[in-house]
Amino acid sequence: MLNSALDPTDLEILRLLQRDASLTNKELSYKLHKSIATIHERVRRLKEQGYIQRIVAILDRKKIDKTLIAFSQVLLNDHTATTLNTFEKEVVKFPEVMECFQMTGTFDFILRIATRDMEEYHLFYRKLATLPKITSVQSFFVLSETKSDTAYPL
Amino acid sequence: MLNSALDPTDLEILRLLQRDASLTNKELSYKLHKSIATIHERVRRLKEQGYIQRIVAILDRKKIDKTLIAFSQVLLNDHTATTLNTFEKEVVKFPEVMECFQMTGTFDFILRIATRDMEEYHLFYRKLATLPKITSVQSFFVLSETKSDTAYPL
DNA sequence: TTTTTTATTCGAATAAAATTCATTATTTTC
DNA sequence: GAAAATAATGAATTTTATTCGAATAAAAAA
Repeated sequence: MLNSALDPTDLEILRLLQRDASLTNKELSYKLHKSIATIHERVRRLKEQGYIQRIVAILDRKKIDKTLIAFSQVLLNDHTATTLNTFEKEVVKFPEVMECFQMTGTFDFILRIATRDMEEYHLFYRKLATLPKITSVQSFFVLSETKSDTAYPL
Repeated sequence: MLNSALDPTDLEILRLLQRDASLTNKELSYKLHKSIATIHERVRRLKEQGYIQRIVAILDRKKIDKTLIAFSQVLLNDHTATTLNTFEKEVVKFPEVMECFQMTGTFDFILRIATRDMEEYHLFYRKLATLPKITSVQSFFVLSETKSDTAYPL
């Protein structure tokens, strides 16, 4: 592997580690029929080359009291660089904001918000609404989680 | 700790492992001023009690050719248990669907879709639209990612 | 409070895993 | 095809995880 270009072994490693990054090199070596040292070198390279960004613990949000998930659609007054940059710079500071995407279509940003309950969401909403140049914020709340996956199909 | 109820040590462990689960017990023990064995026991318990659901590798989606992220808002014909269950059962089978939430408000489900490009999204969209009892699918596309976090504030 | 029981922490010993390295095999380049 | 570069391997070493008994702290019972 000169540079980049993933072979079937790399892809299988990525598939497996996306599901369970606590697999040992030995376990991976069984599954992939390669030596432990080879697996070690492959994983090292996948990290070095940036395919694997990081290894994280996924928590049960209900156990840590993040019961309420909301999607907030934000519309801004205008789309000058200053307005967009200011909004982005400010919105990422809110700990309630898990994700923020600028979007095509009928609104400018979509935020995924995690709070304990509606009261806490309301407090967040009031903070958000006072940011400059905000035209509107529409909130939608998660009733139930059908699927929630961090692993991309490969 | 008889059962549940997280103390400051547990919370700090969860905070750190949400950011970087490749931290060793030794590194955690430095940061938290506890022995390695204590850290080991705490982490074991946090997993056993389900606070830590799993350890996963987060990939750089652009490097694995998932350039296009879409949010698809789905409206169903009706909300009988059968209609809802059938939709949920079918939609989770699509590999393009990273997340699916049932929502309050003007639509029934929001999906987060990861594809290589618009062509692949279009193919997905046509598959999705043929599921039974679907009234409408509205698609919004991510222009830029301002924040994307799996770690909850604790 | 005092005693008893239970849970937690700790350091040391052991087991397992990660990492390094010299060698061999394989692929690529010319 | 030969030389050079890249990748794979097993063994040795280093580091980490895991276990365990004793000490300590905390909680429950008397």
